Amino acid sequence: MTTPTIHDVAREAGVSIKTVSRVVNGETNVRSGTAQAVQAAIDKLDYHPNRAARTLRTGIHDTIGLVVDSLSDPFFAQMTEVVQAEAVRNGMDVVVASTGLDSRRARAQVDRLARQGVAGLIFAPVGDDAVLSRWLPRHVPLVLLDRPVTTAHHDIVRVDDAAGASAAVAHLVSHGHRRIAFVGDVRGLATIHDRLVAYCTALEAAGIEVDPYLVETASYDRTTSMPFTTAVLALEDPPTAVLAATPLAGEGVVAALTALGRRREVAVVVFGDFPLADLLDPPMTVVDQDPAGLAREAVRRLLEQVSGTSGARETVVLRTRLVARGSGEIPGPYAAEASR
Amino acid sequence: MTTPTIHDVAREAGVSIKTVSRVVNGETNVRSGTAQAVQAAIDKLDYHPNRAARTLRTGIHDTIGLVVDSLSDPFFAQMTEVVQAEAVRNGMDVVVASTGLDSRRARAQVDRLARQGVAGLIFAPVGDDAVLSRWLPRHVPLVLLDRPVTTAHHDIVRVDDAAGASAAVAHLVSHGHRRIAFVGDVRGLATIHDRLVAYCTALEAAGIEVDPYLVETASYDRTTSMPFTTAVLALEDPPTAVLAATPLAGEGVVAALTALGRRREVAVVVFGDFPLADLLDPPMTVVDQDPAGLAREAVRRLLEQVSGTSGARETVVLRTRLVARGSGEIPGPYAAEASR
DNA sequence: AAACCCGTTGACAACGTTGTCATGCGCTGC
DNA sequence: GCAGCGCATGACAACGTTGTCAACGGGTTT
Repeated sequence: MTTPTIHDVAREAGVSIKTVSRVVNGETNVRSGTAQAVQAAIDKLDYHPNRAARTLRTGIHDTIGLVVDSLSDPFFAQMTEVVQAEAVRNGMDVVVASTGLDSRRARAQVDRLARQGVAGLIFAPVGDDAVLSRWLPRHVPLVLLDRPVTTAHHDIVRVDDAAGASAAVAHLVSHGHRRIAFVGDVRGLATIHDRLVAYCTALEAAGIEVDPYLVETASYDRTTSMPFTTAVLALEDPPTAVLAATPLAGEGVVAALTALGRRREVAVVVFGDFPLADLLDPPMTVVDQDPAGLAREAVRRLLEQVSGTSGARETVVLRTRLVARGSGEIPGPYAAEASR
Repeated sequence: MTTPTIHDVAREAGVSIKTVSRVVNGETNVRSGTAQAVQAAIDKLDYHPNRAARTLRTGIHDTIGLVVDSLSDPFFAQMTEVVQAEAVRNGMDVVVASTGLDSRRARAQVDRLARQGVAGLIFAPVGDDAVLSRWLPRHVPLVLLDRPVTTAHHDIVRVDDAAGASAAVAHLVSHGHRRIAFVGDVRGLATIHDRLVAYCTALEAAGIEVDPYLVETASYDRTTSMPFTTAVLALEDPPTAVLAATPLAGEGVVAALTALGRRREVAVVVFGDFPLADLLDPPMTVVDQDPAGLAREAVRRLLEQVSGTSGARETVVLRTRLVARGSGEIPGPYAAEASR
């Protein structure tokens, strides 16, 4: 009735609990005869070691904590899926938490998980770098996901935001655009800031001056990116292309273009792939961030830390991939020149 | 250096460990003076009880297991988000697992979590009812999410699939449609089957005969629903509207209509809301399943089971909500009659 | 034949916590 | 003034596991 313990197995097999323990943990110094008898008892009783007892005794945990912005964000949802799959492959479980991009909530969740006993944490950091690095736990393995914290020395797994944004700008320029708007929210996250800087650099590299009127740095979602897009398109010398720093910001761009009936006139590239991107009209050209790759690398690094294999801290930077689907290939006024 | 235990607190406060335990657990029979002293020691040392030890001693777990199809599915992702939030509100954590709609994987994950010690499980069941009811754990609190298992007697939290599908059909009929196609995958999940049955019933209630040529029951995603839609629209007497049983099936419908350039001619209603539904052209009319409500109810029922408050098993059926956005309001050939 | 060694096995303590029970103290009521 | 009672507190065992160390037995070496 009650779940069997190591004692029950020992009694059943006629050996001591220690011997059962040895068999369960695959220690070699057990005679194969006894090992078989023990295994038979284990199977018969359907015995499974008690995790709490084992954790208490050994201090070893088999749970990974994952703290992300929101599970409703497909980017993080997909990473969560992959982190979970990778964890299970390594005999671990994943407990999730979300921050809603609130740095205080983030801290509460990270502290809670770190305290409650996890083998390690994967965390998409939120908030001021200096503050973050002060409270980030140091006694528990930690991998920072997607966003770097410059002042901390932890493992970091992220994508090359600058290269991705550069590629997007270059792509638009190569299709004949020189008036390219930028829409995003630079205030909070360093990654978005990086994308903006790369946008500027790439423009200048193409011999195009950055026009501050075309840059919106406070658009988190469509509630602001939509009016901005509408307004900027009404300028005397409007942009012919837009780079959206995130899918959320991109929504507003698309919504504005839809409302103006200009979806097929203005080129759009969105940083970050999203579901149904290919069913929009035109299908959206995006910079894919490879969330699955990020998740895999994060788990790999974390398990290396946990097992002590890892030497120094490491920063893994994955490459982005520009996925041309249509919206980014709408030709601009200098298309003829550019294609030469 | 090492994390403080109850012994450290006891020494610091000059009391026995039992008294510290009493304070920590909020027992009343402690003189307020000693309680304060203990609390001071706790604060000073930043003591937090060891979960593993507590679980070992009491057998009480503070983790909820959540097993869903996939976290990449926005429906489940949103439910996961809400389950997690509700769990934290009640001092619990959530460990996630996904099945990929594979019943063996589902069983493995559920068994694993049930065995490893969770306070309870929330599970979106997959597979044959009879088989499921045979292995579903009975010694651990369990709430079935989104899909019923008729042969089991567990708590169930789901939406009224039949009513939702009926409403969708009635909506289309009221906009002048009589040739309405159905696209979905009935083979696996009972919910989809319910939607099909309700589709048939609703048509007959409107005096419309069900045309088997308009019904596709093996389309899980766009790889089959797209060709079906293309084919069915090429019939002599084609449908003027489509009911997609899921967002995934709906993708193929939209893709097909896009390819044919007939997005604004054929009415579409999708069972289940999805991100960007309102940015498609036309915006998609959907039957919203209230994932947040489902998640909240599931956690509520589970916690009732855990605390023993719950009496009999209960089935909670939430109402769906038809969200008219455009695609479902494209008028059909009998629009004039219908609007009278 | 005695000494030794190695491989197998078991007794026991310990991890940090809470339940059980006993102890001690100050009161109340006779 | 003494039995008795209630309340605060503590000593100790137990939850199920693994690390430490000792014991045992059979074979090899001297």
